[in-house]
Amino acid sequence: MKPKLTLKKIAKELDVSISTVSKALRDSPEIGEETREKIKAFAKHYNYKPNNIALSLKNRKTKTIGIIIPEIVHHFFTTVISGVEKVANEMGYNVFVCLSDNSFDKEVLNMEMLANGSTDGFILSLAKETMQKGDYHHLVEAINQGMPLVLFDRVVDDIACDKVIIDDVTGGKKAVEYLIECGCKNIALISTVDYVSVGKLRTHGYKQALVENNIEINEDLILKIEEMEDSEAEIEQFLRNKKVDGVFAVNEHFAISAIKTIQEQGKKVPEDVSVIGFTDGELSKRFIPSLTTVSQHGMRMGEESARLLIEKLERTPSEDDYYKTIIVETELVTRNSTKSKK
Amino acid sequence: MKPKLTLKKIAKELDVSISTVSKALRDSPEIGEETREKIKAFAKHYNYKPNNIALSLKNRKTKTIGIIIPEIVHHFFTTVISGVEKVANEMGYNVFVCLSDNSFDKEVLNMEMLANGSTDGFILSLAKETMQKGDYHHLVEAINQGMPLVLFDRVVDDIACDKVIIDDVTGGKKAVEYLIECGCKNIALISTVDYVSVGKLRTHGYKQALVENNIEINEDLILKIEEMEDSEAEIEQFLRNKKVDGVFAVNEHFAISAIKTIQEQGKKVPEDVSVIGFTDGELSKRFIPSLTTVSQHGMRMGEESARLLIEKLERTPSEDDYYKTIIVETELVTRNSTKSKK
DNA sequence: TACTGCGACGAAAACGTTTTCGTGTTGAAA
DNA sequence: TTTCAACACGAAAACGTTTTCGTCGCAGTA
Repeated sequence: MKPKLTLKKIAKELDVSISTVSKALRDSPEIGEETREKIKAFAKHYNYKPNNIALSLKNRKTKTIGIIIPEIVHHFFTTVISGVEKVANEMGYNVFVCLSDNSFDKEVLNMEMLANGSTDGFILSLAKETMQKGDYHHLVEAINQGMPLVLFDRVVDDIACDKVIIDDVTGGKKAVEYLIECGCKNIALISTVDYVSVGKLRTHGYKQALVENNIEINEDLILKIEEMEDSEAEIEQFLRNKKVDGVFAVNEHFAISAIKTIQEQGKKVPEDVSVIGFTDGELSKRFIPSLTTVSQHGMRMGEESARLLIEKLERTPSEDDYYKTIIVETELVTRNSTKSKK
Repeated sequence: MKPKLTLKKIAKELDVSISTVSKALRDSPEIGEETREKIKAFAKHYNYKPNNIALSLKNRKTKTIGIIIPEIVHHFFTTVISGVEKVANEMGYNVFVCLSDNSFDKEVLNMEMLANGSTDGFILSLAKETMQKGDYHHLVEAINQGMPLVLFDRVVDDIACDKVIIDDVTGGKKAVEYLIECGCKNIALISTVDYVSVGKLRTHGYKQALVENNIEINEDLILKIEEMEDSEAEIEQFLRNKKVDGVFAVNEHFAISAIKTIQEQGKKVPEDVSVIGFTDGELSKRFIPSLTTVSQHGMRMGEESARLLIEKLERTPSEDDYYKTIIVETELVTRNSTKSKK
């Protein structure tokens, strides 16, 4: 176990100064060819790699970005990470992944850890608890300290920073319009509670589509779910004895619970009831019937977020700074849980 | 945008020396009470946080561990990460997540990045390509440099390091035994190619169970799949016209493809054919019929890996070092894709 | 008065780099 | 012989900490 080669050790070994070694390795013309070659050969032979930490300290930048997500056992977020990693690596950056577990405290803690020099900036999707609390002081602080921040998916309007979102309203609208085109008259909505931004927005889309097609909004057909755990029972309860022929669910789990309940009631999907979900996960693809969904393109969201952040990092802060919001388009993927259009 | 408070700035502001500030903040008795309180008040008011990078350089440890996984859009691996994060955070460590994308080159690259001072040690599950190549020089190098390494799930015997695995053989055996108990006579195996360690081991388990129950091994009933992409077609081809009443698949995707094929052939699951998968993912739980599977307890594997690594990190290397292999037990979760036992 | 001891603080090294600014040795021009 | 570039290299500061080892002043003691 050799304890890691440093410039100092090379210098001592070759009887030159540390600066000479450093310069030689960086191909400085200041160093004579003979010495340079000797040093480079030595370094190569003993596999010298400069110490990242020292470099970070010196350069005051770490070439590392952090991403904080609410949960990782979640298809959408993993695709986002995938996208972030891809772009980050291409541009020579490392990625620090942290989980907030949907907890406000953990989110704050994570940000503090990452902000103390470990990363140059971060990408964040807000924890559910944070959105509920509406407390964003940690974001403001980070920005004030000069840490660039990119919010994605679960964002909040009143923070001035770059954002990457999908057109949740349009996405929801598209889905419901499609149901209407398939001939559905009584369309139910299964959403999350309103403080989760995406739930609220998709609900907007649902309502818009109805209004524009002169269908009355019936609040009895709208279910808002707070806790993931109880969702299955709630959905069953909600759908019992309801005369619906279309269901729009804001994620794939709700959609599948809906299908199960519908089937248990002796009705058929899609013949009797059409169902559309949101987020294109493994479940949607492989369930029987496979789910028609609104795809979010998580990978692209990750890529865009990373690009946005790194651009900001590599620009001199003097250049006129403004904040962008990138909207990644959603796409309706039609499969077998909806009737074909009329 | 204030450019980050440092000890030096506090010192200048309060007209004391840097060392005094440092000591005061660490509650050294060397510093008079008055000065100490003054400094602490100032630091608190301006929210001073020590710079992590500088600390890392000084202490020669980063309090960070890296985890390299083959893919992240994958339920099992995300549960492992979850477990690692949990334990790491509890013990005051940060986690660096990197993806190898199942590529040998990316794996090597990632290790090099992490080894240059960014992390104190890492947790790794081998890329498919690496296992195929059988080239583990990067692991050996890392270990030689004194970087502790923990391998999990996809491991290789001839590397001396800590390991966390499941009893793949026993797991496979349990599954097949269960099928036998359910009355299955012709049990097919859908596995991966042999160089993926887990595929090979589960195949062993399959064979052992058959042998011990005096059932002849029929190589025609064994399918080894190389590419995930073509798996569905291959499985359909394989199962066509085969007289089987039980299927053991080494992951949930294969299991579900099998069920689909079986149903398309007009047979019923589990009445005509019982199916068991491996890995307890979202799909297994929610598919209809829900899948009987061998659960891997990814979360626990992550926890154990992190604990193993951190223990090694916090021990002085002088204490007699040996390597542990922790075997996390599998558990057969019975659901609706298998007949009830006779 | 001279010495000792202690309380309170500062100087400086160290971690591993990069970079600026010397500095000493050449060889050639004056 | 002197002078001056050019060349090849080294010393030292800096990044932000922690820690060891002074040092200074003052009170107490002999």
